[in-house]
Amino acid sequence: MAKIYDCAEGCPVETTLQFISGKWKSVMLYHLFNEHVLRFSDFQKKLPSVSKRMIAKQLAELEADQLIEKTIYPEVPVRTEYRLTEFGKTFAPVIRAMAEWGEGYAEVETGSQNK
Amino acid sequence: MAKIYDCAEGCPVETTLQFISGKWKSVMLYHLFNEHVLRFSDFQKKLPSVSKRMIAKQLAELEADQLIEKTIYPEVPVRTEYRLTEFGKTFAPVIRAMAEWGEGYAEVETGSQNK
DNA sequence: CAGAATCCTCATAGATACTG
DNA sequence: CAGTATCTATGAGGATTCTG
Repeated sequence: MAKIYDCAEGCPVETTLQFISGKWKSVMLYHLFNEHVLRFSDFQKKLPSVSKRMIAKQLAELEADQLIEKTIYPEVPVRTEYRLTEFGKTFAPVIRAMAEWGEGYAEVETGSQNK
Repeated sequence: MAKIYDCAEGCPVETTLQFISGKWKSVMLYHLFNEHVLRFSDFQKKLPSVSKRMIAKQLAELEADQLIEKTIYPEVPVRTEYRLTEFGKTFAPVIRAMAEWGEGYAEVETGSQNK
């Protein structure tokens, strides 16, 4: 896999980051935890500010790392579906914690200075 | 703050990432959750593969985002201490979830192919 | 529709040297 | 000790084009 982090002296957080540190990976995983099945075009809609190229790259990495799997339906035009693998589902607590923090922040910051 | 993510349609995960997505931020936070107080040189020891410049930058961002605060002791030579703010501590569940995932992975992968 | 391939640009991160 | 300044290179990532 990617191997960005050195895991100096066994920092467990670095191990986790090896899998989800891609700029958009955790966001994509989050959407997959919510919707269960997403097509390539769905990701484009969910992440309008992200280029096609980036989405494809992140999906490919997630697939290579076995967090997600894709199914190709050889129709015309082609249709593909992405879903979490069992391994990918083990990240649920991590993504949930991130989502919950964000929800809490949104509550507090309602209509405030940020952004 | 940084404002890397667009938060297209209120994805809470993106909100969280605004704060901890820096390449080494979550690792640094993890160490601070463990040790409570760290000096600049401590971070260098914890992250031997990361350049001084990077550590300084990430610390500065975390400080700007109010996740950590630094105390300068104007001795000779100077000494500084970093610790989590109350706001920074609210990330505990996120960092903990990441750490726990990494610990679980290490158990399963003991002496295996990875790395 | 779902990508891969190409090109090009700007930001990130390393190395090194300097400072209070 | 704890940084900042500068200089450079690597590569991330956008725009565009092409294909099954």
